[in-house]
Amino acid sequence: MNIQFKKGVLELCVLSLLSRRDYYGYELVENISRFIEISEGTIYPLLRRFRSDGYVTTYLEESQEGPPRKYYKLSKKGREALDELEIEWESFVDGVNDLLRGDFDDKS
Amino acid sequence: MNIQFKKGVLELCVLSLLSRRDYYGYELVENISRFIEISEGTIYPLLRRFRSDGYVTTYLEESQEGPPRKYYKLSKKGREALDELEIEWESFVDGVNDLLRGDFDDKS
DNA sequence: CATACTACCTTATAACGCAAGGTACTAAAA
DNA sequence: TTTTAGTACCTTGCGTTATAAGGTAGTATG
Repeated sequence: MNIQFKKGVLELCVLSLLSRRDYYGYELVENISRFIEISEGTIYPLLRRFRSDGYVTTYLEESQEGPPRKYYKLSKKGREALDELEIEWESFVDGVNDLLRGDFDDKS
Repeated sequence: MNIQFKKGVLELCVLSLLSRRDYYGYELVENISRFIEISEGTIYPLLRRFRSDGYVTTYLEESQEGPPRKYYKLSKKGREALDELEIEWESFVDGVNDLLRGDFDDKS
């Protein structure tokens, strides 16, 4: 997979998942990996960024199967960022697809 | 527009345009700008990269309206890169859209 | 001759994903 | 009981790419 495609899109993916329920980091990696390749080294810095930007709050919960899990909960600000990103993503994809299909009058 | 979205996609856009006819750099900026924001500082380094990777060949042509134009012509290797990038782009967008729609069994 | 447009180019900077590493807990296998 | 595997957290350094901001020249117009 083209690494570059992911730039900026992973933000959108993470925010979208968090809009449905709280997730812990490792779980986000597992779920997103079903659709696009992602590594842990990517997700943890991203989540830290989200927290310092006020997009998420966190809380710890113990686990039966390993170390405690740090859950991430979407804030109102994060919700707003998600809404905007979704719109941007859609119009971006539309623009690229129009261009790829050659949907334009070429003045050549 | 989210700058990050563009990473890697501009390559695809440029190769796609060049698959239809030869373009000069300035012209590529004008055409792509109709769909997604792009600046000259982006396109020229990218075109140089394409040339050193053997994706394009170039030739000069004089112009009535300004300095000579450097045209870019897609090579066979560039064509192959385009084909692959198109496939990757499509499956990437599908993956992201599936994730955004929540098209998956969440084992929560 | 000054401005605007065309058309080429370079340099320095910022953002982001990832490989590669590390820590530590639980549970099962050897 | 030691080792291995799986879960779960984390950091550092690196490479790639887009851009802003600048520069050089050519043509044409006022």
